[in-house]
Amino acid sequence: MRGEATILHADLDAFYASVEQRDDVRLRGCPVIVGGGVVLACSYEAKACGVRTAMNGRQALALCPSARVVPPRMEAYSEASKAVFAVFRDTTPLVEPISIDEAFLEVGGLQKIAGSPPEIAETLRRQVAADVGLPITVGVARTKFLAKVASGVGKPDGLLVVPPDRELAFLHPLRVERLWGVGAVTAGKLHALGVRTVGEVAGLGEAPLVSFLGPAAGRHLHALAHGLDPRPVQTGTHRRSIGSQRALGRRYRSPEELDTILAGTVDRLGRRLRGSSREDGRGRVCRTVVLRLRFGDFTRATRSHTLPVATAHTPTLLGAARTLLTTALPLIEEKGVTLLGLSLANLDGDDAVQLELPLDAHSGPALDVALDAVRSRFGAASVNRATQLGRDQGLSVPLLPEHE
DNA sequence: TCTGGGGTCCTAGGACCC
DNA sequence: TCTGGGGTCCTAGGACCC
Repeated sequence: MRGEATILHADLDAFYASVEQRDDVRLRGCPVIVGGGVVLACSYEAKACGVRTAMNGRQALALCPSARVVPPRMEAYSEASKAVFAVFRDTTPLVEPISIDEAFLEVGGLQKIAGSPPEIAETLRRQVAADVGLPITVGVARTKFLAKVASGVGKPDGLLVVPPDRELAFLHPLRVERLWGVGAVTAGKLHALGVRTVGEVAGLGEAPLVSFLGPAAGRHLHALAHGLDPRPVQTGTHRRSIGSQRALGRRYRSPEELDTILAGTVDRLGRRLRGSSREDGRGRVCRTVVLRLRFGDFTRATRSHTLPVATAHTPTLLGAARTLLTTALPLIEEKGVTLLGLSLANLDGDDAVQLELPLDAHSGPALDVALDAVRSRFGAASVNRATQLGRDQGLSVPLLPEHE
């Protein structure tokens, strides 16, 4: 009556570290740490010593002195990810990527062709092992949330099915930290209420959760704790922002040096933006530029600016980024900056605007001058000539984003 | 132990308009 | 002159995820 378990959550185990162990036989069976200053990923042998992702490198080595530390090879991981996703898409067209190493797959309706969802999941695991040589864990359940929890519990190299009639029995004994959206802060708040398991969250009722955690988080958690999660597997979701950041260390950076770093960042992001495309083939554009800073005292700040029109024009983006940096300079002087990042957000927001230009439609050269001014002001590479006369002799001018 | 780099979503307050 | 609600947009910060 609650539907069948047809959603798979497929999650590669210790992804970066597994790629390293696959590519170098000497690392197999050894504790492996990927990354230097900070642990980007660690093998299960290292996890057994207490090493965790995002842990400081020195601390990790203190816990696990025999660990082999290797530098990250992002291209190898990207390559492996593509191969794994090819297996996913070979299994079903309904694939929702979550990150470089995990995805949801909807496999309902494939019964006659490919077997039951647990059979499909086992085939998928074998196929990834055979094609790519990596261990992967798959959770199978009726909802995305339960499938994700199942893969987490089933790790490593496992398959865990949650039958619809066993959902709450599976879910309620788990610790609250297993709930998607419960991190350190929320877990702390729940612990303060004496709540440690998912079952206790379910027993709390929605109203107290909403008052402690806010409306969105409260309702979300209440639903998850009762096994309710109506979100379907979605394909074709687009990134809503792109960003890049650089850790600068603690030494002093002059405004000129920061400007150089900023310009390099804008240039890279502009290229990425123009290199990506929407489903209709048009280039992507952004409207909001966000400057991210971290200071010597580990506090953070963001400064953002929303452009009047979306663009992918590097000089326009750089101009906005420079203005933001200038406004933040007093804070930087005071505290010292240790990280500088930039995000381009509001992707594919309104990318065309209608401007009313008080011109005589027949004033040819004057119109061109005005359109040039509009073009340079907004950084729009393509300005459509007026399409129709508006009232009061205003001209309607749609501005289109830059196309490469 | 002084902490990476890439993202998502939510909240709250202020400006502004009707 | 004072008073109001509702809606949208923008900015800044925070929590969380991998």
